[in-house]
Amino acid sequence: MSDKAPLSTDPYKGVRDFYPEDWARLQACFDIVRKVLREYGYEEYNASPLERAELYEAKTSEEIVNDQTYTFTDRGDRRVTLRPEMTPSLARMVAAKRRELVFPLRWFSIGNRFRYERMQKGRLREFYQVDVDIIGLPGPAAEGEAVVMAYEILRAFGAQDEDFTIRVNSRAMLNAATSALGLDEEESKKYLGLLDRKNKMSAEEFETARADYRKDGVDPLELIEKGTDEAVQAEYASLQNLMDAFATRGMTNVVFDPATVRGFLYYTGLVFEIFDTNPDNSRALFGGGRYDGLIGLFGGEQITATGFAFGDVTLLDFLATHNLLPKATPGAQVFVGTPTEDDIASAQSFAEELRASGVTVLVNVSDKPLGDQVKEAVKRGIPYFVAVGAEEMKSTCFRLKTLASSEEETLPMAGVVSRLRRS
RNA sequence: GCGGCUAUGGUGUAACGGUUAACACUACAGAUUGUGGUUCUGUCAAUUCGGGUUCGAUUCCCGGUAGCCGCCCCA
Repeated sequence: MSDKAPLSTDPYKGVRDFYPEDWARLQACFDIVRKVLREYGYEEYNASPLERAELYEAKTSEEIVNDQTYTFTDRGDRRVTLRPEMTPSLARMVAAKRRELVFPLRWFSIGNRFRYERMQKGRLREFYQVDVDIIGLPGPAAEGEAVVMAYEILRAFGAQDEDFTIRVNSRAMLNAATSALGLDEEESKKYLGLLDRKNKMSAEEFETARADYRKDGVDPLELIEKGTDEAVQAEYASLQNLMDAFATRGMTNVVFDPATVRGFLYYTGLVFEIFDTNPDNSRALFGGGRYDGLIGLFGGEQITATGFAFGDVTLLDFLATHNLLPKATPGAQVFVGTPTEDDIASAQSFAEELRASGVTVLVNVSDKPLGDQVKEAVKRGIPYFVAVGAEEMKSTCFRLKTLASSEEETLPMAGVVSRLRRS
């Protein structure tokens, strides 16, 4: 050890390093997400993680901006925030080109987000998130599609309906109920907060707390259940129609949950969250809903929007719990060994031929014995091994070894290519 | 922001307040010369940091730092 303490190898607090294996796994997950979304006509967009701080101050509560963002002043005295979420950037981009974009927009984005907050399970200061939005499509069509997309993404990973639950609720319905009872804005907000905590309280605690909001003997939830108010009933019927459509579509895991309210900020219609049915994984996997008021903040006419998002940490937890992690190999598909150093040239040209067919290849460059080369391939996690030397070049037949199973196949060049392409 | 728990090689663990900090795995080097994961040998490598109590601290106390778990919050 030297006199000076060596530099720490730890990453900055709350962020992660992605070694090739980790990154390959994450990218494999995103590949699945991209494939599903593109099949439905969604287009990928991106923006810088740096945004003007005012972008968030316009929309979000002050506490969140002050306490939970990375905000600093740049050399030009501009206040800059590392994006804590994508939606304001999206709203900004859409508002900027509202005259030329073709609505409805189906857009998604995958990238990192930053939140300066206390870490705990499933929550880090930098995480990756997928945001999916439908812009400019009013009514239940967009709300239904958002839920379906979330569902299809999880299904694409191989999840079954019993692995997760989609909890839906309607902010429009709740709002109708609170205003029917004459609750003022402050009371309504508190009531939603109470609903949000409902699942964390005992039944008695909830009963006691809700009593404060009863008018004429009913609180908003009870008003919804009674079905006596026309405006509330209209929203209830709309939510019920959506749920019927999900059922018709064969989705068996959608439930109405009055405790799903998604914060108190900008949601205006349907809200939904997806939870793992495994109780060990208690955080929401996906969350979203309709937020019609946001894009209008940039001036001009209002544009309706519905969207959802999910983070990499909770998704990976879910996939690991249900043994659904996609297989990912960070390195090459095949290791080409050389019996002697003289064979390296022919091994290289063999490799070039494979690469021309889209196979990823690593060629031995050491003079170590073939046995050690096989060892190296295994350690690198490369699934296939093939030795190329004078013998193979003469016969044009190659012994392709599957390292996991020790099976060997003797194949001509074309056979090697088609074998590796399938893998 | 508040509270609880934890901190030993790269990883996982061990060590009545006592002398050379133990074990396993990994990594690296070698022993089997065109085909590995077996075996064997060797090597590298740790008490989070700063104070205090003590003849003596990995062990006890205080503080910092970091991590884990709750609460708050969750855009």
